[in-house]
Amino acid sequence: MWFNEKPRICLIPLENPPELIRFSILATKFGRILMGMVNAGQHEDAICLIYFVEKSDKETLKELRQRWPKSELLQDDKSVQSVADKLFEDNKENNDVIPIAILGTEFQQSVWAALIGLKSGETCTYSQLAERMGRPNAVRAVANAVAKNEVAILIPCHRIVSQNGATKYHWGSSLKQQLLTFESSLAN
DNA sequence: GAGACCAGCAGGG
DNA sequence: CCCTGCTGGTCTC
Repeated sequence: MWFNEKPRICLIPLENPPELIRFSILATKFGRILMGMVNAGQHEDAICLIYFVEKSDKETLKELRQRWPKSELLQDDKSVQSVADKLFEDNKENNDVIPIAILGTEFQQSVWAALIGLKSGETCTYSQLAERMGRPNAVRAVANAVAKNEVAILIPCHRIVSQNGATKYHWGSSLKQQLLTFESSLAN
């Protein structure tokens, strides 16, 4: 349901790194992902990270520990899988709220919020995103913040293309292309 | 507070 | 293609 035209994504700012992250590695149509959840406010299962597994599970878990050194990490296949099942099911009718917990400065949060405002399948350039935020000169800063996004797919940084046509993507340009192709195939 | 770092961009050769 | 200047938030001293 994440690809619905207007997914009801709710961004929950975190003040500090979470004490406990429950995580699991699971399969999706785009490959294996590592997904983590935290308790945030009234949401028990707020998604705080989605990484693609590029090399091995072991490498990805190492990344997880490096990125979140202050958080206790607990493997919890069952509850993570049940959240992921809803998220990735091919059901446009399901429009439940998707809570996402994020840790970042105000500026970064506003960039991520702007990304979520993009429609499924719609792309835009870094400068267009900066303009949309009312900060037309802060292009490089926007790019910086986009790169710090922890929640692949749900915070759709794959919908950003650079003006010169290059399709760089943290998780590889072929994955970016797959995501965009999938999204535009749903538009009809 | 200084200086380096960036998934940008436009312009010039 | 490569180089340059401009830009602004964040991180590390």
